[in-house]
Order: sequence, then structure tokens, then C-alpha cells
Amino acid sequence: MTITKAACVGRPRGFDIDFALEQALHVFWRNGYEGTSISELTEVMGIKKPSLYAAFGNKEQLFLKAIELYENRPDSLFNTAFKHEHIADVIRALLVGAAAQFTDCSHPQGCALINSALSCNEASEGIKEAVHLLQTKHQSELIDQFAEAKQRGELADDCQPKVLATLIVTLFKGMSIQAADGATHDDLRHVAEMAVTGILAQHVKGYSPVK
Amino acid sequence: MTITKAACVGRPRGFDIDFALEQALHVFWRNGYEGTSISELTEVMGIKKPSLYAAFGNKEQLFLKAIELYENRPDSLFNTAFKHEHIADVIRALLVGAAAQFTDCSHPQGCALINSALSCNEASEGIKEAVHLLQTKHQSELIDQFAEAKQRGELADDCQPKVLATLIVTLFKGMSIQAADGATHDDLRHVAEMAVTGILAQHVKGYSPVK
DNA sequence: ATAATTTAATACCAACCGGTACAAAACTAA
DNA sequence: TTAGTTTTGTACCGGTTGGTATTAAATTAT
Repeated sequence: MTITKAACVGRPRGFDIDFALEQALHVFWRNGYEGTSISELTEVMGIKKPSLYAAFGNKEQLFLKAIELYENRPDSLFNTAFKHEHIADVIRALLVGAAAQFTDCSHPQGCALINSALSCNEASEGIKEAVHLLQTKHQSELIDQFAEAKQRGELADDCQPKVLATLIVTLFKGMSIQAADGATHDDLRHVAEMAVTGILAQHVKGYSPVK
Repeated sequence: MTITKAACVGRPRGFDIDFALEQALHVFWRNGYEGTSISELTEVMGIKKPSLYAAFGNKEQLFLKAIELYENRPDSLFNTAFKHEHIADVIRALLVGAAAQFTDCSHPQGCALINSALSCNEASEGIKEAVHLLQTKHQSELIDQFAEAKQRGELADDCQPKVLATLIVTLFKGMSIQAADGATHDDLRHVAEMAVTGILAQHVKGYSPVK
């Protein structure tokens, strides 16, 4: 018994369903779920609407299949990181790997799962710019604070104010998304305390965790 | 010369414009910009569409005014944290404060600025559930990895696998949002390396940063 | 050749989107 | 009382959303 191609009777499908699904994944990855319209999907996939609905069911099922494709990709962060023997290497592979994959130009930026909750419509680009401006202002204020603290001698000599500020902003964004995802106060408090201890021990001169 | 109330001629406005703006902020905060419809805004604000457009211009201007209200609130994280004298206290106030504010039940969860890029429509709740399920699975895998490493004696005795896993996930989400916001590979690599160093030095037994 | 089956393209659906024209209503100034 | 001004509610606008009915086209099985 060999694996036979399903639906060998009737008019043959005029497009590669796996390729089309991959294109769909890229659209969802770039625009988020709600930010993606059927029109854009059909355009990028190179098919018409009835073909999409016949092949994938509806928008929700198409998204789920696209995410399944994303999860099963061979170079998944988790799968590659978990191959290391020592936990130190696992942690390093996870975070350094995320930095690389999330900014890889061969696909949309960021994690497809996390992006799916975003709404990156080009229609409201003015809003994105305004928000981005405010966030840049906040980051600048952080950099100033750290630079002044370093001049006062409170921070280690090899501590880079800009990198430290970016780490804080990254933790902010992560904690905000976690909260929106339903994390409790205790969840985030424990994370914050662990992060604070690590950061202070590493960069603040004369810091002792006994407080 | 005293401050006179503007527009004292003509039919008086039948609603409190400041209260209405506050309600609008809460809707944007909860649903994101694109996930918020004029219908929901008017419903929550208790006014009809022409009143909204007469008072605030359009959806974009209403959002900008709502965000301005958010930025200028007295208990802003940055303003309160920057009052501390020592940088260690500033950092602690920022992160522990974020944990508290992002999960405060008196308003939507997370940061209003960061949430504005989200699209939290109740229509696609099935999608959110599916994505949440996958992320929970990933977090469980992380916890397992750390628990096993702890049993092998690679992690400090006081290290909590669940908290460490949540920290990694938080960094993931933050880095993903940063990437979607335009961060470069170098930006994220520096952040990742700083985080890795802090985490390993604190929790991995016998770790020396010389590698 | 013909029937059965599957896909293709066009055209359409109701519902909702952000935004507005218009006239009635409510107020002040004269 | 009247004129001028502003807000109000209703009803509507063109455009887009996710989704589908319908028919023609392309294939296999008989």
C-alpha cells in the first residue's frame, strides 16, 4: 500500500497548497491575525477567495494551520536550544538565538506567535509613529539616568547605559505582554525581583542583595 | 481677567469631556488602537458619534489625546521611579512598579502604550486561546528543563525553575516586540548577552563569565 | 462519449468600518 | 421675541470585512 495523493479525481488544484500556506504564515507573521485581511492573503497566496476557503476552511483554520507550520519548522528556537547538554548553554542559546531569529530579514521581525496578537496595519501608521516617539523619549530618559549614575560612580565601569536601558525597556514590553496575557501580580513580581537582583549584582557597585 | 469657560454660547455640552476622554483611554488600553471601534467608544463614553467627532476630531486625534492623558497621569512609572536618589532604587522601582501597575485591576492590564499596538478583539477569542495554549506548552518545557538541571545540580538551590522560566518568556516577548518595533540584531544581541550574563552568574553553579 | 467530481472565477451577501449631512433642540446675546 | 450659535440624534455615505452561491472549466472513471 503506497501513499496515494488525495483527490486524484476532478479538476486538479492549480496551486501548491504547501507554498500557499507558507505565504499565508508570512502575512499573519507580519500583520498579526486581526490585521490580516482575506484580500491580502489571497493576493499574496496568488489564489482567489473561493480557492482559499475550499482548501483551508476559513480564516481561523488557515491561521491555525499556518501556526502549526511555524511551530514545526526545523530550526525552532526551543528545539535547537534544548539539544545542549548544560543548562547554561541552553539559556544562552535561547536568548542569543532569539536575538538572531527575531531580527532575521528572511522573514517578518519578531516571533510569529507573539506577533499574532499585534495589529500592524499600514493604515494607522501615524499612530505607530506617535507611540514610537513616546517610547523613544522614555528610553532616552533611561539612558540619561544611567549615564549620570555612571558618572556618579554608582555603576560598573564596563556598564553601557544604552544597553542597560534597552534591557529595561525589553523587560517592560515583555511584562506588559505577559500582563495582557493574564499573568498575575505575583508572577510579574517574582520576575521583576529576579531581574533586579541579576542586574544590580552585575552592574551596581557595592550592591549586596541583603536588603 | 479670569479664565472663562470656552463656548459659553450655544447649547451646552451634555457630557463631561474629561470623563469621556478617560473612558476612551480605557477602551484603547483594553483593545488596542485598531481593535477599538467608534461604536464601542461611543457606547462606553455614553455619547453619539457626531458628539465624539465634534469634541475630539476623529479616532486618531481622540487616541492621541487619550495617550496624552495616560502619559501625564501623576503616578507614572518613570516619574515616580526617577525620584529615587540611588540608581539601584530607580531600577528596582521601575521593574517592581511595572509588575504592580501592569496587573492593577483598576484599569486594563499592561501598558497602554504597548497595548495600543495589540488587537484584542473578542471576536477572535478562539485564536487567542490557541496561541495561549502553545505558549503555555513552551513555558512548561522550559520549567521541565530547569527542574531537571536543578536535579543534576547545575542550578543554585534557591533557584525557582518556574520563575526562571517566566523570566525567559518575559524576555522573549519583550525582544519580539522590540524586533517588531524595529530593533536591530545588535540591539537585541547586546540585551541578550547582558541578560544571559546576569542570569548565569546568579543561578548557574560554577559559572565563570570568561568564555 | 458521458457521467461524476473537483477546482476556478465572477459576482454577490449582510455586517461593520470610520466619518458626515441634516435638522431639531437648547442655550446666549440682542 | 428674535437671531445667532452650538450640541444633539437620526439617518446616511462609500468602502471594507469575512464568507458564499453559482456556473464554467478541467480532470478521472465508466
